[in-house]
Amino acid sequence: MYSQSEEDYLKALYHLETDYDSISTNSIAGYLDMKPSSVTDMLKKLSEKKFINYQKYKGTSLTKKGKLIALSIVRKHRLWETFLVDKLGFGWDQVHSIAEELEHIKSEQLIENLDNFLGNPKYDPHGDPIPNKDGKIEKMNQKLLIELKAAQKGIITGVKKGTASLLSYLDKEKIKLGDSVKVIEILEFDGTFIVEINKRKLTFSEKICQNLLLETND
Amino acid sequence: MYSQSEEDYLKALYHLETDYDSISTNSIAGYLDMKPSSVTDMLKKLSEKKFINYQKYKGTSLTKKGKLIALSIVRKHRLWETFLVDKLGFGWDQVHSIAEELEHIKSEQLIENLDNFLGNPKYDPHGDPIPNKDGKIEKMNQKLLIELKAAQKGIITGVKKGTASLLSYLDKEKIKLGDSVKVIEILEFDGTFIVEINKRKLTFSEKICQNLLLETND
DNA sequence: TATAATTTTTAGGCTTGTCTAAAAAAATAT
DNA sequence: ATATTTTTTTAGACAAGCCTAAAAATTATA
Repeated sequence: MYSQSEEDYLKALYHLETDYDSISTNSIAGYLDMKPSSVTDMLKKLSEKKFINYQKYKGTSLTKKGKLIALSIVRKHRLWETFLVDKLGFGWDQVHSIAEELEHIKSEQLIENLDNFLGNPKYDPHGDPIPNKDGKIEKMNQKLLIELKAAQKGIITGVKKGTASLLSYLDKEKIKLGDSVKVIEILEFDGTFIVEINKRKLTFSEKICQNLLLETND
Repeated sequence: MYSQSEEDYLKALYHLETDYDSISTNSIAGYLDMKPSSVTDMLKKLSEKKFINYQKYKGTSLTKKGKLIALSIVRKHRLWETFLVDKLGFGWDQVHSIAEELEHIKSEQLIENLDNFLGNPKYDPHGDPIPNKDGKIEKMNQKLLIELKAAQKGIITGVKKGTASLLSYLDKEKIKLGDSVKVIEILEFDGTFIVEINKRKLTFSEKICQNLLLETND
């Protein structure tokens, strides 16, 4: 078994490896709100256990073993978030820190039963894919709306960090995470996007498009 | 906030105080599977925080503050057990150790929402009463069936430790926790009990009666 | 009631996971 | 190519929570 702390590091490493580019000692420390020296200590330990490839000053990457553990934590986190929103009536923005605790509960059986109870969901309330038992996870091509060309489409999965106010706007427009978006036209003179969501045509400013995250399948 | 370890000790103290007689350093150590010296360390700490009354060599008792914390842990434990059995399909004998982990999840809101989701249950799957938010818990008069006299009645709340096989027998007889039992007659020459459960008359040997726990209201 | 046995506490040590301060290595700039 | 800055690692400290071994207090026994 692995300590809660080890699990936190492995999950952080996974996110930094897949969602961000950088996986330096400093970026890990930033992500986990810790000092770089603490990170170095833990990297040594994880390396000894063969969860990561680590050579000092040279960088880090997850081994297959480490990645599987990380994915199992991500799975637990996302299933618990789904439970909290779908069954307990929490808002999708209230569940992260609770799931952060729940994800460390150890029983395998618990997670299998929870998965079934929830109807084997494929996505969590934020639109992120839930890895399966074997660590398989749908490849997401996370893109910003602004990167799409006319006629391309995607599924809304979130907004960029620090743009929570955008969400209330979307809410007002009755647009939810998981909604499908298709680009109809991009106006040349100011970059405004004309998109179709739920069979409605909408106009998005460039600024909105720069902050709206989509999952695409190309 | 209190550490997980502190919560474990307070809960142990609560159980030892209410369900058992003894609350000595040794009995706490036995209950928690720890060494007495470790217990002394923690008792000092809990005493400083005013969760217990403790004077060395003289004994221990929970303060009001400490008891409230203990009851909130018991509440969480029993609500989670109810969830695991009622919603996730676990057997009542499989849930203790999982609930032991879940009970330490911190969010108050989580527990309120869980309580509502479960329909505000009064008893957990073992028949133990669930304390309310304010730490109020139904006073149980836990008795063994063998202690009852003719015409008295109670509700089946469990079996004594180490008699799990009795449960499969009860199961076969379609008797569940929560069922009402009324003593019809006690045969004098061998102590056999004739009881009524679910409008059916049944015969229980003395041995069964020594191991069947009931909640009574006298 | 004096001695023996038991219980409880103390003293000191260990591990985990964090920290600060300083040293070493790598990256960047002149 | 050297100097400066930044990043990373090392060294040593500390708190929490456990342990063992020994001492002290209490309880039981002869």
